[in-house]
Amino acid sequence: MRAASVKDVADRAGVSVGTVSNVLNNPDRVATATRERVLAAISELGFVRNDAARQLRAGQSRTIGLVLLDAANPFYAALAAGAEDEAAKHNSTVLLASSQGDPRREERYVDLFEEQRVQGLLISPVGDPSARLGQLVSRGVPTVLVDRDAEAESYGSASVDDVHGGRLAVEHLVADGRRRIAFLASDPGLRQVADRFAGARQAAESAGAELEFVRTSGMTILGGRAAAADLLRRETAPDAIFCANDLLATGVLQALIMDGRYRVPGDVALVGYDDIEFASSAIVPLTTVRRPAEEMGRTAVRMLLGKVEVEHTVFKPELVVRASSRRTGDAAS
Amino acid sequence: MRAASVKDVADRAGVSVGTVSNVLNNPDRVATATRERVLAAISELGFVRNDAARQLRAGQSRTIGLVLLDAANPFYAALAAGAEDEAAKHNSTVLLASSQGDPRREERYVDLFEEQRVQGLLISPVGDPSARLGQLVSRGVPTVLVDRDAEAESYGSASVDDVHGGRLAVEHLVADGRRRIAFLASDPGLRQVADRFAGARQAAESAGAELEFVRTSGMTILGGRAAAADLLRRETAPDAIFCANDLLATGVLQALIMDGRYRVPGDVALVGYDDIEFASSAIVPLTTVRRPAEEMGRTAVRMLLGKVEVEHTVFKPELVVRASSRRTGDAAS
DNA sequence: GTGCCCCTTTGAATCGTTTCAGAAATACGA
DNA sequence: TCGTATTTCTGAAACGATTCAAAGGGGCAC
Repeated sequence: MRAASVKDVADRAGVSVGTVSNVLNNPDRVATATRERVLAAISELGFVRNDAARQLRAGQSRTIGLVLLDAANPFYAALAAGAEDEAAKHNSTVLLASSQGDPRREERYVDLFEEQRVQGLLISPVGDPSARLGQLVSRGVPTVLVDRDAEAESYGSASVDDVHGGRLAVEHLVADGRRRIAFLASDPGLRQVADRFAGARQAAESAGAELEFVRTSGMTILGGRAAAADLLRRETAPDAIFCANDLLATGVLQALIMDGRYRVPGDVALVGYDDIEFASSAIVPLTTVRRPAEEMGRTAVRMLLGKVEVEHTVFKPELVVRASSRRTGDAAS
Repeated sequence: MRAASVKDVADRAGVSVGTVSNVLNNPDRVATATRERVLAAISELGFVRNDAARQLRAGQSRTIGLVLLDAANPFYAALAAGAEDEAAKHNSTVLLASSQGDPRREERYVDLFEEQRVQGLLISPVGDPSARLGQLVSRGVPTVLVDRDAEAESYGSASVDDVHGGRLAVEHLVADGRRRIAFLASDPGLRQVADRFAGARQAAESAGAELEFVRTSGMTILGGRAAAADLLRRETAPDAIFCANDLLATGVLQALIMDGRYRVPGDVALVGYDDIEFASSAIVPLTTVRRPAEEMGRTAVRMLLGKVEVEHTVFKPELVVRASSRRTGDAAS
């Protein structure tokens, strides 16, 4: 049994397909009696508009594609929530896809969304905005990078000044007397990572502190835990660890506590990045660099829908000091 | 400038539209020389298949809709990751939508997915599986409830035995000598909540312990924090708090620590539910009831795609004891 | 009764892809 | 050289909603 179509509804209600379509899209152009007859037929037949056909005719959908690096990272989850909320205000819908940091998966989703002729694409790209994204734009798909600055590129962007963020974190650490700082992140090639590291380096250099890049296997709790375990096997541990996001910092904290030899923040200070909701409730509440996730999502959608003129929005990050970096603070095991 | 269509490609390559379609879908039916000519035309014109047209013709998409209560809850995020992964194996794609616990938003997404003629729908419904979902099924949309038992209903389900989970948690608490237990959750009408509470009650009654249902404003960290703050204003605080999920427990922990009068687990034991990745790294590592989130996502997709015969899969939860409920454990402020 | 206007309704054309019956071209054996 | 298989290609039909020019019909003024 095939799904009911406008034709079926039209037959049942004794009207033409055009009228059915009008009931659906321009109800006030249809006489009340007719409209009711059509609506009755619709509910009797369980008619559901076929979006494919509608889109085919319309040429565009009311859907915004959002491709995230990692939907499981609360930072991105919050960003997505902001985007959904803003889109709903403009009668659009956000469909979420998580690339899990896998470029092939990312490409699959980008392809899918382009084939679906989405209203626009929001994306936090895995690597450097690929040629693929350039194509998108040149074919007229409005594209906004989130959590990534696009500079002079052809797409819009909603990002954070990560150089500044990195600087804030390390300035705070050196002000507290820390001198051997480890910077943890997965891939120095990632733009976000590179920027945060650059800022960190500026601050470290002007204070004459050491700064070492320590590579993790991923930007996750597990990645942080593993990298920290390695780090602690060395003869001398750093006296501060700055992680490129809060998930890493959470993992580092777990490793430090399991190891048991170093107190946080007594022996090792720890600073994260993002200020996800869990940061304040970690074993040792995390000092971190806050980024306005929801607001970024909202802004990106507004830019996409052309509700806003700016091409690039850059938010200022903000240092949130908590126990994990306060020398005078209450230590933990 | 209109986007290129198969027709344009066909003209450019000097073949018919049927041949272009074959290059796209049955490449081996086309002579090599021809195929290459067509591929060249495709890339010259920047042709992108129009999914709407394709679907219209095919009648169905290769997309699975997943509607979650709250994409920001790591439990659901993990479930989604499992679902995506499994779907990818079967050459399908998962599109995520977060209802944020709002029934209207949920309905919008369900409508959208039905109009898109998705391959199937996975959903953790806000309220009771509404008539709306019944319609879906009766119209032939494969539907699987996740994180929710469907019993004799007409859809499949991948769920957890939450009565058992509730029992495990409270049995553990009373075995430790706790007698005044508060159960925190948002809405007793939610099935998951009701089941966990029922299990908790069984365990409490057979041990002669008090069990009180305390209502929170939402199943989030903030909800937990607020409810706990209220609770602590009473003359006598409970000696154990069992939260319907780990987010609530995280919030409760924050409130307890900010309040400062009670030690965890010394004065108050705390048990969560889900075992999200953050549970083990909370200020006081959380005792919790583990549910196999990823596995549930995977299983649900398999059921949806008919790769598996069972109608209902019920997973067994598992108690994970950590510091937040160990009397002998290391206390925190 | 006629003409005019306005409100409703009609139905063919259109969007871009896939499918499929059959045509065309090529290969091969006798 | 012919007949038959086999491979390759063609192009019209179909999917289902929307659009829009045109037709239908009612009301009203003269």
